[in-house]
Amino acid sequence: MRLSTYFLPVLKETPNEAQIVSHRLMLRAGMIRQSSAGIYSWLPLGLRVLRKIEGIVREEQDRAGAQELLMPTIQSAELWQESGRYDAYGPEMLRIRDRHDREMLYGPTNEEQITEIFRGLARSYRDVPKILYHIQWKFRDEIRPRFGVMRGREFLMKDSYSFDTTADGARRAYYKMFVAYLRTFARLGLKAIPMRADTGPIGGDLSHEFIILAETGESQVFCHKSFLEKDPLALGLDYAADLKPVFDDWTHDYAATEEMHDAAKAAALGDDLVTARGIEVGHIFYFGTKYSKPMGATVAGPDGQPVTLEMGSYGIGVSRLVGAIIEACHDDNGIVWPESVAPFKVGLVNLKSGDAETDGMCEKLYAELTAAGVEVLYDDRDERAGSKFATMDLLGLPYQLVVGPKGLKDGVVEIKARAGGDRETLSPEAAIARLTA
RNA sequence: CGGGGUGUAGCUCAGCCUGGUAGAGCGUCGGCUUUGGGAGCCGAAAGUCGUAGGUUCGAAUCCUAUCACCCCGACCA
Repeated sequence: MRLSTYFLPVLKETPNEAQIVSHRLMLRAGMIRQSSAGIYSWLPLGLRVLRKIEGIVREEQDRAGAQELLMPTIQSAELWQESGRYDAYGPEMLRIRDRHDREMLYGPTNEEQITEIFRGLARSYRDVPKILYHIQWKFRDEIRPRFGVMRGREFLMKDSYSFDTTADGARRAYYKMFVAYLRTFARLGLKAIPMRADTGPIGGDLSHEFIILAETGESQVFCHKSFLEKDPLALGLDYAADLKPVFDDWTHDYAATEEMHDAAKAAALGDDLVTARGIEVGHIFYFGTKYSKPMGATVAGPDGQPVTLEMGSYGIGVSRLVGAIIEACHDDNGIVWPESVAPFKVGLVNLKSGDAETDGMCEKLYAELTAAGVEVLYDDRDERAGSKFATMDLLGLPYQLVVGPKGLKDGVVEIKARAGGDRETLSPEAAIARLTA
């Protein structure tokens, strides 16, 4: 992509309404535009990141055996009356009437919807276990939206739902999602810590929040320092195996949010206690028959008798993650994207647009890298070098490939790693080899 | 919802107290000179001062209402 033609409205100054760093940087980097309180448009650069995150979330769900479908954003009130949540949910749910005066709602979550689908189409115990998920926009009319996309009213969520006929089966599904979440957040470049959670209005008796540590996090969290050294990607990947040992390994050390905090247990850790700020990016629940029972979601058991389904639900805040990643990955000059979610891998900086030799080398590098499948944002604008460096640092692409007349005189270009700032001077051929490696 | 705050040019803000018909910097557009960490000079475009009433000869400025947005609290992916 050429910056001269890209719709990337970069701001030099920080808009007044943005208070936290991720919101400021997203606005300055031209990723989003606010539409109204807690509702945002995603501009091209922001959308690229959102899609990358979505892709990783999807891959890990699929790998764990979950199957993607897509449910509507607009739901009928009837289902929610069946589960009893239509009244319980309160004003946070956006209620709508259609032209026939039928009560509808914009879905804040989809337990009822998926339960309706499953009860209507699954007949036998042979139809389980299943984990179904979708990645869909939600609307919750939050009392106070804030922090940009971190707590929007409209947000993109990955929500999975598991169906089993036994509590044991449901726990196996829970463990699968637990492991999938560990892997997902690790791939996103985040240190996510599972913490025992309150089940809240969704209900149930087993629940974990996945919290990432960031100085600007919303809530106080406490955990054993062992979590900081664990690497989920080092785990084996056998979802058919018994995952309870993995679950136990990740839950036996102390980790809690403020609400679930046990001061005595924490104090017992002594120097091993880490106190930090955290952002909730995922939440998983095992809630048994909370919805299946009132909604009559059963399948025939081996003996022909109906069995009420055991369910769980598993959410990841996809759009929140864009902000959360920035909270965890930035410096004074701007965003520092983990490579897995960066909107482009390489920022090609032409230090002297209009200079035939520099232009020529940039075009060559741009063409060859692009042909090799590397995503390149080429700053071909007629701007001063300082301005281009500042823009690239703000955008936070992992590598800056800097091409200028001084270097070309010696036949070299420069690669700067955004994280850490290491610079390396090398030949154009070596640079291509390095960036396509 | 309770408490606090802000709405003036694309962005950041001044002007309001002490009414007299709108300014700066950045950005944008044009020109010249520059060119390895947000350049300099010259010129230009751009605002029914959130909206609606009211007071007044006259309102960005005073009064009333209303809307929007932001911050602190309870809630959440």
